[in-house]
Amino acid sequence: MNSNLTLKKKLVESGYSLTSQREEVYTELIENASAHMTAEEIFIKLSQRHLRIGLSTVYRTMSIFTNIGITDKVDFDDGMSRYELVEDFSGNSHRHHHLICLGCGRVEDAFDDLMEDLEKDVLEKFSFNIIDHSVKMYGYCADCSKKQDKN
Amino acid sequence: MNSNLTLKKKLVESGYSLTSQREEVYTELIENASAHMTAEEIFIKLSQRHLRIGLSTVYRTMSIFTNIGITDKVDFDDGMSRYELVEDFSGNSHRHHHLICLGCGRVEDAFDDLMEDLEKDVLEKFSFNIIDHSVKMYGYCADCSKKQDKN
DNA sequence: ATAGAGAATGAGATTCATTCTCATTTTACA
DNA sequence: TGTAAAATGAGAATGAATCTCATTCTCTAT
Repeated sequence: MNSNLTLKKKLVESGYSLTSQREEVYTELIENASAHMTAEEIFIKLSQRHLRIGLSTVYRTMSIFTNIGITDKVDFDDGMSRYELVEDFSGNSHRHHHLICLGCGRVEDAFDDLMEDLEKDVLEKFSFNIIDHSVKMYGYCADCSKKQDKN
Repeated sequence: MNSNLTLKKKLVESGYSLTSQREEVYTELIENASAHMTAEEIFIKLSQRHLRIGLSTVYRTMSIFTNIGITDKVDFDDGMSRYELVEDFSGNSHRHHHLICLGCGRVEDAFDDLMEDLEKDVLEKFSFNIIDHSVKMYGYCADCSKKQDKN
């Protein structure tokens, strides 16, 4: 399949090989693309499918994937690291912004259009050249906002 | 002193009392206002001053301070939580943005002026009401940018 | 295709930040 | 001032993530 060719290319050009375990983890990420899974969740899902993999290997794989730009490591302050696929890992893709609902805990992904202005501003005021950024917004999603209004 | 009156007020109105330990921690935060200290760093600094305090108490205190809005808990991806004083914890103060230098590791604090546009945008597109946000910018500070240019 | 070198795996041990427990001390208020 | 409730601190416990090392797999040169 096409996407696994891209995976292999990306791994090989960074000096890694495409093993069955790395392929399984990648497939799991694709099939749960909006899930922000933890290493342990990936491990459990693969085990349920009777795919033999060790938890250490999942952690190692996520570390490699993140280092070579296949995934982003994200943190929603619940004590575990989570991972999401980088949208288009051949080019310079934008990192997601996360809208974290304080009501129901759901996490929505949002893209950033206005960040460019902010980056220019930071460069001017601080002489700081931004390479990447992580933006988390805490608030109330549409559903929870409605529920709040009723009370 | 004036600021400790504010500390007491804030604690009492949330149902806590002002103990000597909480006062010591607060003083330490004031004196290292730009330091983004970990609980353990606070513990060590206080111990060096021969102020008797337990590490658990520091953790508990930071948890309370953060819950009632005296401090913000910040995370620079080094495996430890760090804390910074909220600028003006009687009013609605802006949270800091952090400029994290990938070269030297230094962390600068920046305020947000342009975030309001971004918040409006998120409200329109996602019906998501933002209460708070956390923004981390990774890049190169003025010094490290210069060094890079030379190479 | 095959051998051999180096990379990858996995089970379990280890680490380390943080939280919990509970006996003791301190604080607030009647 | 006495007492109930809150806070403290030493050490135990927790749990995510990393490390170890013997075994297995992958890739390349022949």
